[in-house]
Amino acid sequence: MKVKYTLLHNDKKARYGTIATNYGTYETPMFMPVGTRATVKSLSPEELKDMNCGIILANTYHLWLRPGEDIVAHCGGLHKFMNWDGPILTDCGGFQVFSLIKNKEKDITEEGVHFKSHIDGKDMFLTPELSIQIQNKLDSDIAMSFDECPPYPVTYDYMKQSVERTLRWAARGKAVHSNENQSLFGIVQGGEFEDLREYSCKETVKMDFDGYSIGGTSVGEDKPTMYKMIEYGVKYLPEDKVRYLMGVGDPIDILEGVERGIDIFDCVLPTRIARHGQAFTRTGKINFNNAQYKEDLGPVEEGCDCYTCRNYSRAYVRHLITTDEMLGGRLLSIHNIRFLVKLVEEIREAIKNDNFDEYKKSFIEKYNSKNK
RNA sequence: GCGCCAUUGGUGAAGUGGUUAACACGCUAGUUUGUGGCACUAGUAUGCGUGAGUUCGAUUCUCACAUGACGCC
Repeated sequence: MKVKYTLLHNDKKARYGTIATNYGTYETPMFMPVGTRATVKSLSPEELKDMNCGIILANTYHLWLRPGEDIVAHCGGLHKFMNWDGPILTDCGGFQVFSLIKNKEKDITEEGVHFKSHIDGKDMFLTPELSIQIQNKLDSDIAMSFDECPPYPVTYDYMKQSVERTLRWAARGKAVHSNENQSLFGIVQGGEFEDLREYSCKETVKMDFDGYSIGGTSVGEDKPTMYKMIEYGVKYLPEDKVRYLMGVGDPIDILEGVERGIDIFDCVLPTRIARHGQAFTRTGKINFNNAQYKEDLGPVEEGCDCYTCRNYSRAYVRHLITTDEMLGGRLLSIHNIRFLVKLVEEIREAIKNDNFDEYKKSFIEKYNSKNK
């Protein structure tokens, strides 16, 4: 089936709704953990379920290179392959490919993108059609259109022709998309330029995708600029389709996104900072490399319901992190993902109760209380 | 007892008669946003075993002493 979004309640622009998928119906706003190579690093599907995760992400570029989409198809598709019976969204690979190109004038062509494999340096060529075909074979529930994700800043003229090319790529991808059980999302680009965001948004919506995402954020711009990009991008999206902000965010960015009408988020932050020893808490991010936790008998976060906080002390987690033990990154990944999932659970309640503004304000106040 | 070599931060060590004693680990902080790579950035010895001497200037040269390794009696 194609995903179906239902708007149930809104508090100003903030939306509470549901998204129905092949693997059940989930409430939004929602946070999706990132499982690039068909695994949310260090965590099992059972653990993700325990944290009340909905959709998870996998990546077209990485799975194309290893093990290859045919192997995944041979193993029965992504769900069977990784033993995950929840919905999966595959990113198109654009973001990865654009970090691998050398020369944007030469390597990005109308046809597709030339780049070198990060594994063996082999010349690769990814096109909008190929990205969609790979995603069809991976058999994710939601595929993303192949887009260009320009860095920040680029000139207006560059962004304009990039937006137009991304629109042509979206149409080409849609034309070859053939998996009836898979939805296809369009991506709005346009950088910080209001008129280009508007143009990108309206033209993408004309193609009638199953959902829409805001791309091109968190690429080096400052926060106020990022929030503007979200506003410009969301403005012309239809009410009855889900809105996905790609690659964002930290707790505050999620709140800022929801306030502007975003429904789903994904971000590597909770798992990446976990592997580097850091944890989200209500009073800000804490770093377990810091000596102050050496003898701390308390949980990672007081009052947290996650597996880590129910069973382990800060002193133990710090020991695991400073000795580079695998379990340390695992325990903090569990906590950090649960933290963001809990955050969106609370956000949903706040929207339902029409007090999102108040919730956001008090959350941010507390979160920033320790950091300066 | 004699000979020989060594002694530099928390650790392993590089180095020079003359501005801020290399590097690595550790330690102390910070960074991370559709994960190419999982790491990156910054700080961390007012001092070179102790004492004396030579010198404009010694961690570097000389002497004595201490400590340690090795060899010989």
